[in-house]
Amino acid sequence: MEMSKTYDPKSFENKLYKEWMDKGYFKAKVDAKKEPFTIVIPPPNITGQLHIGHALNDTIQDVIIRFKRMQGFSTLWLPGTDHASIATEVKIVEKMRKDEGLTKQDVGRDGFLQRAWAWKEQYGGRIVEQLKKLGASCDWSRETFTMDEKCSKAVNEVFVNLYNKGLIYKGDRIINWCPCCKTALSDAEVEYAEQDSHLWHIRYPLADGSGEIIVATTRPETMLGDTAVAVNPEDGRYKDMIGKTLILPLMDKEIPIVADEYVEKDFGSGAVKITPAHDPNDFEVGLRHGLQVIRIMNDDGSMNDNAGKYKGLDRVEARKRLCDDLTALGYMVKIENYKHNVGECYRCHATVEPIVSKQWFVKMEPLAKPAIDVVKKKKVEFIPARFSKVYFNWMENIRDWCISRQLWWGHRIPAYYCSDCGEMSVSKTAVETCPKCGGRHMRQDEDVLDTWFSSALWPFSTLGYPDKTEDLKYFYPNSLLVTAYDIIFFWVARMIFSGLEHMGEIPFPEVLIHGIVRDSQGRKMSKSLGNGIDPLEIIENYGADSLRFSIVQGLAPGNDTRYTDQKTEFSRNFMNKLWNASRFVLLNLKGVKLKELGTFRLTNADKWILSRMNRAIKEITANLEKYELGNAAAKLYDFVWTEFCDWYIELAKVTLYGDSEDKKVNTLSVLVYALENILKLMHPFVPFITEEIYKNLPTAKKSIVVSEWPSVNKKFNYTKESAEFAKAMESVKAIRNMKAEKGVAPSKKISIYFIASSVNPKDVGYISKLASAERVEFLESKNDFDGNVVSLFGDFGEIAVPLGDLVDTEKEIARLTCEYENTLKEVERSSKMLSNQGFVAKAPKALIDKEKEKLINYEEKAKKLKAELENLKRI
RNA sequence: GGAAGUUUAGCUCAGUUGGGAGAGCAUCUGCCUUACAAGCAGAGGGUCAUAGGUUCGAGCCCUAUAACUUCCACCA
Repeated sequence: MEMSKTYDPKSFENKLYKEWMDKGYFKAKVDAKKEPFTIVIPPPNITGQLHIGHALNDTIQDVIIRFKRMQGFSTLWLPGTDHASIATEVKIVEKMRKDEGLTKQDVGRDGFLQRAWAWKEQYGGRIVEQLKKLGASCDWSRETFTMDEKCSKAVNEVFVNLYNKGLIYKGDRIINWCPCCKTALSDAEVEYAEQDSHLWHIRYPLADGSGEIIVATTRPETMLGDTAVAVNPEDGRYKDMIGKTLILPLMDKEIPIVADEYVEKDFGSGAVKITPAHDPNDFEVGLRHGLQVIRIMNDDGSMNDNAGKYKGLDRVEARKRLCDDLTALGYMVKIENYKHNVGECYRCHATVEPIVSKQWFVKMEPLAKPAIDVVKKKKVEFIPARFSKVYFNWMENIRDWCISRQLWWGHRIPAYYCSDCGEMSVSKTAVETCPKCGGRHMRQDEDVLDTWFSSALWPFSTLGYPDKTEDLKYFYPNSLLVTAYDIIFFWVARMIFSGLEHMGEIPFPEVLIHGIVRDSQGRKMSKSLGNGIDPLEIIENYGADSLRFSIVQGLAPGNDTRYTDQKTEFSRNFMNKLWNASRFVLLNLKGVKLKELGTFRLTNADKWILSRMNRAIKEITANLEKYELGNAAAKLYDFVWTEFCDWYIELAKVTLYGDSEDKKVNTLSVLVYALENILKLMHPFVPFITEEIYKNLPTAKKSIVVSEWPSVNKKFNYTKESAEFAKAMESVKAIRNMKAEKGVAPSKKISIYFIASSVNPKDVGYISKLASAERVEFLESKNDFDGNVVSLFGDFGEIAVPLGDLVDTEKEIARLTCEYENTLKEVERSSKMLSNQGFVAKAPKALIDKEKEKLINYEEKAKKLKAELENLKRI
């Protein structure tokens, strides 16, 4: 096939993905002879479009899964999408309002769900298609949606099991209520933001008229539901008042003064108004003192019947009116400016109200314990390890998990109530007859479950749980989970305890945590800043491979990464480089029958690149095993560009453009061997371009996707020859440098003389070509020259270059003097080190030997420089 | 209030059990050398945040400090 002159990803990316799908390369097989390697994708929301965060997360997973696939594991990367209860419901409501002018209430539950499913059918697949553009090698035959039949079955199974064990209960608790979404939220779904507000100081007179207590509050409107004022039992100011009653202003109602340790003596006035229905701490105090719980707010955030004259007002309006009234009646002592954190709904950012409400909860303590244990015992490891601290901090202070949501889109809670006798039955299947009274009037709980309830089961619900399927047996536990640090609580923690509870086994032994993608200035990407990056646009302009490689650039586990256009361009250039290097090899290959390595004599250049190849394979494999993608990518870049392209291909031209057909074939055989390994090493990172090139190799098998990962060939560890060849390379660099300094055109043919050099004369052809020297000779001494010579010193020994008039003796003396002084400094440093008793006694032997060798070389170099200087000065 | 991370070249970042500071971009110089100008060759540029400590030896380990970032908790 003819390769175009520049890299053009559009011409092959889509085509190749389709080919891979048709051939079924991503399809996982249960194969007892192979070890499984499983990753389940963090399911993106069906509401979402592929953003740069997904691109990061999914690129990492794809690199790892492709690497493992090539290593011979039976790999499964299981894809899917999440129904995202709140996010989706908000979206559908919005769409209904805009398109049809209808509300949820207008269309009813069935009408709403019908629209939601239709929406899911239409848009739910968007992100999946975008993942394919990225090159994700997911097994699409196992694609799962969290509300699929099998997942719903798992959800019901788990709910009923937990309920029967007493780990799920229904009760009145303080929960976070979003008056905008009109649903309860779990603690994890509340975000705190600092807001400028006030601290209102209000006077509560004692009922017997003997005095008053001043309380401070940030939410004055809740006083309508106050049922006590609490003070610290040790507080001298209030000791005598404990047990007395106060008049609750505006409500003209008596409430008691109670003593509770929870109150800090030193904060504010030392007295706290207690509103059990609207504050989690107050709720606890209320329980301890048997206080009445009075809700004063409706679900939409307006005041209810208990709010007296404020009934019907919105909470914000009520606060304003109530404060005015307090001031007018003389109850307001003062109003201070006050900054404090206010909880917001993580979806709509409305201020959440802590409200007492009947909800379903998961009892966390018994579940958290074993989940903490497995991480402590390193059965589940976080990479990097520091994230286990974040995990412990959360798990050890965990509160019960509120799982019911007053929404329609999601898994409906499998609890059924008898309208006749009020009995509640929890069941995996629909209950039609009341088990208690035999009544036939059953209705299912109206609420749905928290989205994360089903996500928590993802590692096994996707594999068929509760059925004991082949997949479940083979692919559970999963091998690895890859996710950003921001959902450790939401998801990772819950998967761990769920796996342990329902499967009796950890869900995965390793959790690879990555950061988030920031903009070029290090800011979080957000809609309001408009600094988001659209990965699809990058794919369109630069290709998926460039995007993938730029994402992996400088990526370290757990760290945030920045996106810059330069990175993408840099990656695209690298793709172009690989493309052209391959083109060079393939163009020279026409009609050539390659030889097996080992059947012919290798040149020093061949041995050098083969040694380097071995090193690259070893290190890159090691990096990938440790999920150090950034390091692996950097090594690939360096090996491919510098060592293979800049050096070896240039070296190869010596024989390729020479007259020996035989040697030409030898070189091409080495080139192809190296290129094939390079393509394989790069394939996990940049799957498209590597496949496109690979298909053209004469040694290619059916597809690089299912080819074998390169391994180190011990026969190619030519340590000695490599070191020797490095000297020849060193001399080339020295000559090029000299030419640049002296203003000699790089292409200018010159003569060079190696003086008493240890460089192998066999390498002369290479030196001659790369340094553009028409004449290269080896001399025993430099007596043959009389001036007008530039002398170069290095590991290669000494090189003399006669440059005639271009040599300015004065400048040469200055240059060599400088070099001489630097060399003396090195001699001094090295001998000082070697005369240090501590170093000689304690440093590893290899290091000492290396240092000794260096010292000898430096001394040798200094000697030569000195001689040359004396020689020059004599002239 | 508690915890974590970051601080290395002008910019973005690597630096793998401690053993002479690296890459890309940017800058400067010279090249269209028959794979590639999305390129080639060369050059300059760093008190590794600060102060102590451990060690023969510290960018790396320990302690303190500063700045920035993030997470958790939340005192009404």
